[in-house]
Amino acid sequence: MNIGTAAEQANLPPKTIRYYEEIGLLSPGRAENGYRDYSDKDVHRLRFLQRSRSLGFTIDECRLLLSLYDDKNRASADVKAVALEKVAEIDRKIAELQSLRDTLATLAKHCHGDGRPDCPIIDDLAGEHA
Amino acid sequence: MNIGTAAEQANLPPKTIRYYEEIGLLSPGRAENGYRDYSDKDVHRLRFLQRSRSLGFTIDECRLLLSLYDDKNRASADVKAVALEKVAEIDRKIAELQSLRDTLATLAKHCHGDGRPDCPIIDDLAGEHA
DNA sequence: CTTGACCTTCCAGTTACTGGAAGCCCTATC
DNA sequence: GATAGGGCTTCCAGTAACTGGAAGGTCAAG
Repeated sequence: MNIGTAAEQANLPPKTIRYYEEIGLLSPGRAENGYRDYSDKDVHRLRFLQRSRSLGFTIDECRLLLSLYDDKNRASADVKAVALEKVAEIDRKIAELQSLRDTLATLAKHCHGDGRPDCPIIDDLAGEHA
Repeated sequence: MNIGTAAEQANLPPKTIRYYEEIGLLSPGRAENGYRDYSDKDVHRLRFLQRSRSLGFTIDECRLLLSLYDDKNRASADVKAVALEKVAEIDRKIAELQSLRDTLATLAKHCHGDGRPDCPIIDDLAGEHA
C-alpha cells in the first residue's frame, strides 16, 4: 500500500513516516514506480511507533522497544524495566512542573493586576528582592 | 566587565549569553580590544532572563516580559496575564503527563516482569488488543 | 489532454542552546 | 623575548523530532 494509506492506518503524517525510515526504524519495499510499498507488518510497526511516541518515549527508547518487540524471546522483565524507568522520569518531570507552577502562581497572586506599573512579578524576575 | 564575569554573576554560561545577544535580547558595549563589555544593567537583564527561563518561559515570552520590564509605565495587569497564561499552560502539561504516567504505570503493573517473553506492554504498544 | 491528488527527493527551519575549531589578547613566568 | 595558560573572538555544526516547501514524476478521472 502507498504511504498515504499507511499514514492513515497508523495515524501518522507521511512526512513522519519517511523520517522514521530515514533514521532506520523501518524499511518498506518499493513498487515499480518508485513509490514506497507498505505491508501490514510495516503498518503494525508504524502503529507501534505511534503509540510509543504518544506515550512519551523518545525515538531512541522506541528503537529499544522495537528491538524488544522484534525479539520474540526477550524477557518481559526487560520491557517492564524500560516502562518503569519512564514512569519515574515522568514523575520527576511532573514534580518539576508542579514547583514551577507554584512559584508562578504565588507571584501572580501577589500581583494586584491593575493599571498601575508596579508589579511583584517583574520585581521578582528582576531580582529586586535580592 | 568581561563575559566570563557577567556569566558568573548572572549564572548563565557565556555561550548562552552570546546567543541571547545574537537573537537581540541585549546588546552590551565593546571594549577597545573587541571584547564584550557588560554593565551592571546588562547583568541585571541577564539575571532577569536566567530567572524567567528557569521558570519555564520560552525565549519569546521572555522577550515580551523584557519589554514589559523595560516599559516603566506598563500595567501590572499585563504582566499578571502573561504569568497566569503560563500557569494554565503548565497545568495542561501536568495533566497530560499525569495521564501518560497512569497509562504506563497500568501497563507495567499488568506485566508479570519475569523471564518469559510474553508481555502486556509490548502487546499494547503493538495494538494487539485492537 | 489536462487537472488534481499523490508520490518522490532535497533543502531549510523549528527551540534554545552546546561543542568545537581556529585564532586573537593578556598576563605571568622562565 | 619566548612561551604557556586562560579568556576572548567568530563561525560552523549538531542536538530532537519532526515540519514546510519547492521542483518534479505518476496516476486515475473526466
